[in-house]
Amino acid sequence: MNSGKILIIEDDPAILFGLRDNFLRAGYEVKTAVEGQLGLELARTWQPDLLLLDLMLPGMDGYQVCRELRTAESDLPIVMLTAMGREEDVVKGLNLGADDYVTKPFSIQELLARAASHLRRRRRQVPLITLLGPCEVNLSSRELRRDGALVELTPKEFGLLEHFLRNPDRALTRDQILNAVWGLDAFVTERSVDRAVTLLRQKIEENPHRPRFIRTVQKIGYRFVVE
Amino acid sequence: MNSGKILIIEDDPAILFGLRDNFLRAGYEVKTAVEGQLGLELARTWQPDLLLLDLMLPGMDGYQVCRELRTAESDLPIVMLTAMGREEDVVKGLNLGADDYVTKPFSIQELLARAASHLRRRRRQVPLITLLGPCEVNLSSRELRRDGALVELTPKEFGLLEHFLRNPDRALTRDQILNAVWGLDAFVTERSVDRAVTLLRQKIEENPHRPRFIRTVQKIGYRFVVE
DNA sequence: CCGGGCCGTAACAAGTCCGTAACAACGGGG
DNA sequence: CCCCGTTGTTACGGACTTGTTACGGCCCGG
Repeated sequence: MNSGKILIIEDDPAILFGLRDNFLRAGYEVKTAVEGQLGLELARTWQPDLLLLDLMLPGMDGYQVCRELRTAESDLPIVMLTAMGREEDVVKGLNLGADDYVTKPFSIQELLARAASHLRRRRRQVPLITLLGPCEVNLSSRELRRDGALVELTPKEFGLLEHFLRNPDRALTRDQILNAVWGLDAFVTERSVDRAVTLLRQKIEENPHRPRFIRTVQKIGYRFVVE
Repeated sequence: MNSGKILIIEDDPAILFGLRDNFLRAGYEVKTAVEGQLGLELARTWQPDLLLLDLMLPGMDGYQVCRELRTAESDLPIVMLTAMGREEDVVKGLNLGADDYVTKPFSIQELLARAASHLRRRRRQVPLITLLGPCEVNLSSRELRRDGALVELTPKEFGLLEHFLRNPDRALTRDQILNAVWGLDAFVTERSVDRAVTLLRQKIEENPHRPRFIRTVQKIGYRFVVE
């Protein structure tokens, strides 16, 4: 069974529902939007793993959504849904940072295959076992070993560490971290992130006072460096 | 050969024809207007890629044209043509949303270069990694490297650098910089911009006394040039 | 050659942000 | 029902950042 969060932005209800049903049946989480502005909002807050994006939308069109996401430095894979014979649109979209496209009418099987491929490629970027100085993080068993010895991490601590591992070398705002690790509907202070970071540093840093992996980015948030 | 649509609004026929001929020869499409109202009309209907705008016009003057375009959310690049020694006019125009200016009498070569630069800028988006002489700026990780070594930037310094990178080759007033980097509700002196610029120059310029990237524009503000 | 505006910059002052400790709230399991 | 682990909030101190003021240099015009 597959897993992953798929966001679909498409204004034609027939296509939208068809896609949603098929992806749900294939084991994905799905959210949908019928116009660009709301879709963009969802892409930012829900942090999906893949975006299926119709180019022709009322209001903010697909190109703009694409551009906004890429200027916001999102690396979310984007698959465009385009009408046949609009190759110049495809070129434009790819130049704006989209990853792939399918032309309508498309085979749902093919689209599922493409989606799985993008998700796989993305997941492979994060190795299941990562070495951090004296520590070894295993994402599949959710274990942390330090000099070979098991160190207990709380769920929040491990979630935070995982998010850092998936987003290395990026300055992450507290808000982004909250949305990704705590979830959208978490009504907590941004200071909670600081606290969690302090706790995590105690366990993975050799000198929590002078952190090597979790660096503070003043006024922004934190940056995870593997170096 | 260049391409693009240039609209020129200028009431002095000598200057107008000179500009038109030069831009036509350089490969642009050109339309002209000798007063504001008609010019504005053309800007809306013809949708040019660049506007050369004289500030002193009969009837609706250049400021009004500027304001009208910007309140209509147009992002048309505007280069003002101004008389020498009227720097306060320039500041006013830039604050109203103009992108750049040249003072009469101006070198046609310089104006052509500026025009090309503005047309180019419209198309490309800001890369996540930018090279500045010996420095490398990474907007994603918010890091600055100089000859490969990390250089620490304070939040304000990095914010300023980012704004410069996003607005290269433009004369920026202190007011614009304050609004963009400090925020609209910042109650600080314009001299704070100078101080921040000095600090930033120390870190990115090879010779802060003779800056290469952050140029001072007397009585106006600063201009960021990429070689 | 003098004077005035403008900007670079040093020194000081004030303000802001973050690490961390202490405490409170919450919830699951025995 | 209580205990304990986890997580969130608040408070405080210290370090760093940033704004202001002041002074001096430079360029220009008279």
